[in-house]
Amino acid sequence: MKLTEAKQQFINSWGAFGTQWGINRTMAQIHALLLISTEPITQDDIMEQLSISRGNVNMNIRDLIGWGLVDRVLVQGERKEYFTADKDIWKVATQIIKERKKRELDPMLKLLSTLENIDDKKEKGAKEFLQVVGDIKKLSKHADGLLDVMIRAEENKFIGAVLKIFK
Amino acid sequence: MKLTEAKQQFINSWGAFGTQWGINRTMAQIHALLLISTEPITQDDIMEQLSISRGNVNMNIRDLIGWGLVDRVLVQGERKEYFTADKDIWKVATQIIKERKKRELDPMLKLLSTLENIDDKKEKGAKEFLQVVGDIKKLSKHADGLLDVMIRAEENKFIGAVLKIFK
DNA sequence: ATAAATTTTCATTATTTATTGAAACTTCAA
DNA sequence: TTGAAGTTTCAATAAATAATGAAAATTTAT
Repeated sequence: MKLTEAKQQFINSWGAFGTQWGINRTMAQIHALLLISTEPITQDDIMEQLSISRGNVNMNIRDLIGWGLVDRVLVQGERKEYFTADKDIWKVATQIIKERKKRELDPMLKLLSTLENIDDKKEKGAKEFLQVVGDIKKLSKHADGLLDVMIRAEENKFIGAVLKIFK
Repeated sequence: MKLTEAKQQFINSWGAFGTQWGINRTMAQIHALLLISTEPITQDDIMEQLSISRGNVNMNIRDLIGWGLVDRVLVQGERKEYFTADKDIWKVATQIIKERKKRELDPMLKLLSTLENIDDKKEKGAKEFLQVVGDIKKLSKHADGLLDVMIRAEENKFIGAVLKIFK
């Protein structure tokens, strides 16, 4: 396989993979393109490489910046804005986990707490309902901790070594 | 809040939450309904409770069975099929992790290995490309192993206890 | 075997989500 | 200031995804 071909396939597959996780295909593709670009690139570069409109690039780039995955770069003597993505995949993963936790886990916990405040806790079926809601709440809280262990297992050799015993 | 109201909100929120993770809203709602139903229910029950068509229920129920989250139940003396969902949230989480691993992580690893076989590894930019692809592969393999530990932590109390030390 | 009950399929339709492109806005050099 | 270069917004449009419902298939009782 040619390098150009491989790059193209990487971008396409990354996009397809993203959609399975509720991430906009184009956003994932732009991120993929930035990951394999050695130098910072402009909106026009992205438009050309992915054959998409200026507005599309602009909106998705801003989203990616909001996710903390892409940064604006100022190039000396250039008027245009350049963009770059962190190439450290571990940092990328950590950042995505952090953001999803903040955007989804927190609201979920808030909702579950609300649902626990039902008036008639003696009513038929209330016990089972509260059981399920309480369990999901517990699981969500555990998820926080488990993700932290995962993160530290990568960063801390001792934890990593202990985890390997069980693999 | 009334129990009925709380149940309705749980179903709706579970559906909204699902869409954020690339899961069909209705599928998530059916799962939620089954989670808080103390007895097995029929397709007609689901149609009525969620105000959706028979075909929709049928397709999504089949998907849920494919995910290992819902089971058919035979009720003595009844002609209709009944359905039920495992109420053990930890088992639900484990099952979802197992399935997503199988459906997404495995194909991803296969793709990355393919992309590593480019013809001219000396070409400009090839080194950086292979670095990114290799890093993602490493991360994916680590995630794979860690998810296995998580799955077994659920199934094996000893591993679970050890994991807790690091939280 | 017959037919009623139930489940499944899938072409059509509806809904949701993403993209475009041109106008509005901003920035900056002269 | 002015206007050229660049960025952002958003109403209109396109594309992707999900839902419907009726016909076909299947199952089961008689």
